[in-house]
Amino acid sequence: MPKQIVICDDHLLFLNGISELLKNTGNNYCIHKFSDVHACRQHLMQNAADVFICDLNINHNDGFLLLEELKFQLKNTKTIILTAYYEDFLIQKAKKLGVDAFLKKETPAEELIEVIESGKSKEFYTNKNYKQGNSVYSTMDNPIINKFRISKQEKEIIKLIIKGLTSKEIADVLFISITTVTTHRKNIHRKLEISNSSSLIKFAHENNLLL
Amino acid sequence: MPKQIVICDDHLLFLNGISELLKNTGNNYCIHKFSDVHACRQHLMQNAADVFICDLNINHNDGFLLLEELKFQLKNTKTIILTAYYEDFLIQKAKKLGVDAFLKKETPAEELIEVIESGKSKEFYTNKNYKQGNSVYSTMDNPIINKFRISKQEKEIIKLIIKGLTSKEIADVLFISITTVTTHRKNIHRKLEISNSSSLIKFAHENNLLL
DNA sequence: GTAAAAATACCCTTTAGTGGGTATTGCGTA
DNA sequence: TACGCAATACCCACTAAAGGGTATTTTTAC
Repeated sequence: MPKQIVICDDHLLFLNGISELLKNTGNNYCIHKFSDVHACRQHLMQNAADVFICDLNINHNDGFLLLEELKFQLKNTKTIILTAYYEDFLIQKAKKLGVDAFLKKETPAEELIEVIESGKSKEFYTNKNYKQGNSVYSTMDNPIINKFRISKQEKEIIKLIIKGLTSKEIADVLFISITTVTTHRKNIHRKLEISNSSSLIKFAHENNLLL
Repeated sequence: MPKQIVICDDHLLFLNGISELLKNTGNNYCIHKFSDVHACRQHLMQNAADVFICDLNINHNDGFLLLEELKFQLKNTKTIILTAYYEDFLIQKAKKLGVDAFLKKETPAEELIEVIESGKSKEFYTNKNYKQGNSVYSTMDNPIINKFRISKQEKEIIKLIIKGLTSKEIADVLFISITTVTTHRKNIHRKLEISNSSSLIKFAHENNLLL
């Protein structure tokens, strides 16, 4: 019986690339491609999958939401997040959510296939060169952060604001209350001496706060 | 008559990805795939192509060499470099060589298709979020503006929003009513299919709309 | 161990932005 | 000249954000 593999990514170049790659491995795969999160949800609710490969930013939405609402349907599915956003807090969040693997999009093909073939296990997997805590840029080494005393969580919220998320959406992504997000926004404004999110985004761009 | 598209890339994930992507656009494309630079040269010397999509590092060789030696054969061909090496000096070199477009491999599918469909022109094109001192393409030829039909005044308002001005402040600067500003914002949102100014700023940054 | 800082979360009011309309004027152009 | 479009401007209702508090728990640092 072919291994049922579901891929969801609105980046078509990648969606097709991964799909073609897997087809040419010689393994017996039945691949279901989705660039639309709703169609993907429909499919997964009605069909069992062995492997689910998922981007985080599908249709400007959050892949985490999809993974969470399909938690029951995916309990026997190897879930793999494949994303360009290789951030510490996202990896931790994925781990908490019970995702099986978190891979960045630059992952070599062999590594991806290895992860797929390894099957469902208790171990959480992420890329070999992932260094916890001290990533490429240590958040606290950023001179801007030191100057304005922007905390880690505040920086995460700034990033999400810049991505176009509302306070409600940020609250959902970070699993915190909307009132907490509001508090953080308030504190950010006070620290940076600004009064709207457009100025915030301007500030972040000018100070390379997006790393 | 189908558009003759030649793709040369030794990275099979991408070669197949692009190929599948283009097949599924609904456009009438005849796609010729090459992972070998010699076979590709042979093909292009004997067959006219409408579009030639080329990596820079094919078989440890230089894609520029191929483009140069086939300059005569490609004089009516839209040549597109699609590469992971998105470096300033490479872009400038491509421009000088008469290449039509320089795209990085993370280019969204729509942008790639847009470039393919736009046909041979005098304008050199590179990715939307390519930031450099001197503008790569003139404002009114910006395919994004044309695609989304953003008017002159709308663009002006986008710029002011990005500077952090409120609708009231924008109204004062442009000597128009605040309700007019509101109307423009509304129309911008509709055209770009977004629903808040953070997304607008994100869009503008990604599409070099600030020139 | 304790103090500071960060993260959480709520109260409140006010202001700004969003989105559905409609409508007029003027300017190119087919 | 009639059409479309851009630019102007208003109505309405609703939602989101801003900014003033206070307060708890958790984490980090000394």
